[in-house]
Amino acid sequence: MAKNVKLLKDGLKNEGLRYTSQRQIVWDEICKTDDHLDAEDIYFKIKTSGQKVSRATVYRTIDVLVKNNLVRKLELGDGRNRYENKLDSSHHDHIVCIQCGRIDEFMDENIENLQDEIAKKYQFKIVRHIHQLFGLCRDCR
Amino acid sequence: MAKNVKLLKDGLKNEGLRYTSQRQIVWDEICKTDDHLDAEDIYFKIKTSGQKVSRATVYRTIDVLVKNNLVRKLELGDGRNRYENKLDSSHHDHIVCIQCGRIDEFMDENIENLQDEIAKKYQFKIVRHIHQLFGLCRDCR
DNA sequence: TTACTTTTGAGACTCATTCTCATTAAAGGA
DNA sequence: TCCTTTAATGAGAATGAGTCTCAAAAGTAA
Repeated sequence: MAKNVKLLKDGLKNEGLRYTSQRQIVWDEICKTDDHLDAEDIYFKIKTSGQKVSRATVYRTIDVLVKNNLVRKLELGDGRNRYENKLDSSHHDHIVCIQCGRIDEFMDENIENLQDEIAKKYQFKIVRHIHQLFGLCRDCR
Repeated sequence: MAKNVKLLKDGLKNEGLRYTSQRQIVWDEICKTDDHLDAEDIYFKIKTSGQKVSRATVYRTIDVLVKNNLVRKLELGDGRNRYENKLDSSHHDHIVCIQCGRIDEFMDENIENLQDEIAKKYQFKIVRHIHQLFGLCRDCR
């Protein structure tokens, strides 16, 4: 977990932000799992573990982590955002089961390249993209 | 505009729903433009034009239109959904300027095919997808 | 026209997220 | 270590898109 402390401290320093115990607690919680948690999940897990960080700080810290590229925000369009740590996962997109909520990750080099071509064609400078496939997984179809 | 009346009546009949003036007004408003309007835009345009449909009915009607495949819902992850009529546009995805809000439409057969392959690989039966590129358009970069 | 059922409108409500502001605590210098 | 400055935090209020409720209005079929 020392790795995570350094990652956070460096990220905060880069932005001229202070290192606080609350920020460490939130970042640790997000690092503990590869699940896709929402803010309330994170808040509640911290609370349950006996530590305390306010809901507002959980939200604020998540923003900081997302801006510093430590966390990826997932917008699935169901009214609540999910978050995943970017510790050792490379870029990927998501394929989501609309029945059971299962989320798998996929990555396709060809699609990435085609996206670049589209950006060129429309003269956009792309900064991020969302690519999500929704359907029924093998257990739900 | 007679075409739009028939489309709506047929769609409603298929679902066993009633044809009402409010539903026609909302549908007409969405057909008037190729812009990507949110529910409040639609509500306000109707109000400004001197007609009256309640906010609740605007939302309810949009749902009906989306379910009947007359309108496509666009989730850009900024907390409010946009809608576009599917009158004469075929399937496409969106490339969005994060500075000025400009929204262009793109379609790439190869990407569509690659998506199908991914679905097969993960054994998902896809029912819809979201593919959005966010960046700076030629006027904002 | 009646009888029945769906739809509508107004406003209350929900719920994720953001904001406010008084209090607390980093960080850097003396 | 002790100040001073300034950012961060907590508690709860506020926001805002969207949904729900229920009485009144309006389609629909006979």
